Amino acid sequence: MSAEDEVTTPTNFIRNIIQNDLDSGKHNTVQTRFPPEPNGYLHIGHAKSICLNFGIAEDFKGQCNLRFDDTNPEKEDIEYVNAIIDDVKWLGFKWRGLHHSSDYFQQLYDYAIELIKQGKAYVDSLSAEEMREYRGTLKAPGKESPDRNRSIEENLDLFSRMRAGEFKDGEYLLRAKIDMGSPNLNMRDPALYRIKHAHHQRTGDEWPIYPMYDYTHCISDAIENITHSLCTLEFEDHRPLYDWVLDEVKTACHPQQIEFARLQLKYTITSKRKLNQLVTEGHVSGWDDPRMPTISGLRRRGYTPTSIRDFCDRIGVTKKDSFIEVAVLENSIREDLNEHAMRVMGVLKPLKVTIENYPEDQSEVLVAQNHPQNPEMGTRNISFSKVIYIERDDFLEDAPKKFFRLSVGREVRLRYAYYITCTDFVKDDSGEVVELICQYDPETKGGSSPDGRKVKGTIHWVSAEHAVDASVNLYDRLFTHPNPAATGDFTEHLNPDSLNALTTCKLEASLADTSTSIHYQFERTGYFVRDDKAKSLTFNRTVTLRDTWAKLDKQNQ
RNA sequence: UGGGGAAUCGUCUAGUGGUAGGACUGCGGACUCUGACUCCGCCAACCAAGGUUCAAAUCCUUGUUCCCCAGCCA
Repeated sequence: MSAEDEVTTPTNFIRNIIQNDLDSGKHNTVQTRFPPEPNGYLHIGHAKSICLNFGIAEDFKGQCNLRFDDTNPEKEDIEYVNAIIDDVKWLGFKWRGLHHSSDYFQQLYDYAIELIKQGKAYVDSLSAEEMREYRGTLKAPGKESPDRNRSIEENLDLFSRMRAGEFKDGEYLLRAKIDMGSPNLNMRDPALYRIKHAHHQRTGDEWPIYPMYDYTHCISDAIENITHSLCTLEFEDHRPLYDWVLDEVKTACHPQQIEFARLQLKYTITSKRKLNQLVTEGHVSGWDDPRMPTISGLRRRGYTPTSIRDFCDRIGVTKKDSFIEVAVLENSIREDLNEHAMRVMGVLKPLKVTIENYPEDQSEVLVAQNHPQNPEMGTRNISFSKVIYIERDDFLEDAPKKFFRLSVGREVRLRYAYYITCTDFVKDDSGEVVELICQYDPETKGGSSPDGRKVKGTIHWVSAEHAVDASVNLYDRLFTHPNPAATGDFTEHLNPDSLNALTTCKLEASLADTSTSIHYQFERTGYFVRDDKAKSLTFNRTVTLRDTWAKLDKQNQ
């Protein structure tokens, strides 16, 4: 592999900024951070941020921290902390430090006192509703609170009593003294600390007051010596406040906040609140339901870390609002799985086939390749016998000319086995075909004929006697609308067919004992992975194979 | 004129005054013991109008459209 052929992460405007900062000597190292709030599970949108932050740290030989932005205890939970740690690890990234904003509560408090002493912050007794009135509107300036010119001594006293827990929730608020007339609402004396008598998953009941995001985030970044603080577009308006706080508290380090567009995927929801709703209302089985765009859902679905990181590389990083097509994600997983997945045979919708001229009590062992393009993956044995199952879709009573599968009088190859020709079929009372009668050609063992005759179709099969019973979950998109979040009630657009649970599948014997870490391609049907949450042997379909026949078939209809 | 952002193939994305390139999708075809994979080919874009220039996606002007902001959420 030459240097040019090496797979490299495409550059983007943020990497350009960082490269410039390195070249100019503004920084001689790079420090980033991924700062989730532990109030839900990570989803594919977070993966973009993770890949960006950790990827930049890796590529510029810097470091990236994992920091839990845990300043709102009522919404946060240790369950989420642990899930997030698992997900980041699973994606394959290593953090320099694992921190919590709550680690800095004391420093944050001390800085707040400094702000008060400088006359840059004051304790306000306005109610939430009054605050809203005083804030003004998008077009009209706000007006100053009567408490705005409270004396420094009084502010200090009140703030220390807030901290001591003397007041009820909402009674007082610490606010920055900036500019009630600012066209940027975030600068109209934003809240710094609110009173919240809530139990925190890490600090317990130690703090009755909690710092706000805008105050906490920038200082936490500074404490960790972050050089580039990457966040999503909606925080652009917060950047002046980010800078204001750091300027006023005079931290030695002043990180640069840079905003990029959050990931939006068609037919998908990426909002923790809405994902949470799907879980609590029972539309899915949990945060890790394989239809969920969560990291844990994707993992259970059979997506690999490689595929998700590849996806994140492909979609790029810009400031432009955009919607990525699902096909891009599917392409990433197909590419990875095509290269690495073990090939096996599994019949999803079985149709019994009796091979009339095959000896009754005979069975034989055939050798199958585990990967057609990669002999190093070895071979395995599969059993053949008189009665087998094939895919229901592989037989058509009235088959069109281009249907290279079974129909009466047509010959196909059974993968790695023999050529068979269908001679007859059996229907049940309802008219459904329930069994095929076929003849096999003993000369074609292994799948080729001595006379060199061509057989266009090759189908997969399993021996009835040797097959294992299994359930297989076929998944389709969760929503029928390309942008469900933009509709009134997104649950109205749930796809009723997002899960097709098959319970009568017949798989080759080697699948009886497997783990969730092994990815399979069921030849001709798709990629699958074991679901160990199910009681019985169950596989989840990660993604289908590309299917040009299905496409042709659809066009003809 | 409230403030802050963004506009390039169907969808993402390069481009930073000098041949608009790549990926995904789509459409053809070759190959094939997976209608998979692989390979080959094709279709397809600079928001608009002016201006500067030998030369504009890029610089200037004026518009247009879209996104974000009025939590004691992050």
